[in-house]
Amino acid sequence: MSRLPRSFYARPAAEVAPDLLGKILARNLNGTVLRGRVVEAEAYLGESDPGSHAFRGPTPRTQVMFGPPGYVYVYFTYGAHYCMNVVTNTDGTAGAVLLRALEPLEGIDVMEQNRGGRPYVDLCNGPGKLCQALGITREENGADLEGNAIWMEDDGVEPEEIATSTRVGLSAGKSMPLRFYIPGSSCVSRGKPSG
DNA sequence: TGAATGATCACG
DNA sequence: GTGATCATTCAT
Repeated sequence: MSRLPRSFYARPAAEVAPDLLGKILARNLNGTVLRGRVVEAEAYLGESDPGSHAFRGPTPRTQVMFGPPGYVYVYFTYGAHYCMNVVTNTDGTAGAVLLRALEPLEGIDVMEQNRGGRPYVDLCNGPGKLCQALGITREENGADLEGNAIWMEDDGVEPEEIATSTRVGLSAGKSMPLRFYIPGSSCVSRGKPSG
């Protein structure tokens, strides 16, 4: 079980996103370690990508996307939900990968509590859901993935298959084939590509 | 199928 | 300051 090095993230988001499938997101929540395997992720590019928050250049909210790789970008949306990204590319170049779904592995009882007792497959099968299950809020924005609150591990397990589709939830014309998921997993989100 | 719900950003 | 928009979720 090895932790992903910062160099893993220092690549274009479109390369990092599929490589994150099968990896493990770990979260230390009040001393309890929660773990889940990434089964769905989307790449968001820099100022050339109209679907990315970085499209219009850096703002107070998005500045972490323009910083060095291996940090967490969390934003709040729809008045109710948090979404978690991993910052990619080198310092000064924007890029991030949105974690959209996990297969819960460890600390499942805590995730169930955080999610109001919902069934296993509904714990982490959406970007807002996995943040709620893992207790991720704007407090974690800017957190270092080389630190002790949130990090990523590689246990050597490779996905059997990787599928690609357009991204979910973007207005027409902004979607691109930058969503990657493991089609065999029951925990992939039910969001539909709007391509 | 649509309501909820508030932060964010571009504009003036 | 104002208004449009939103990388969603859940109940109807």
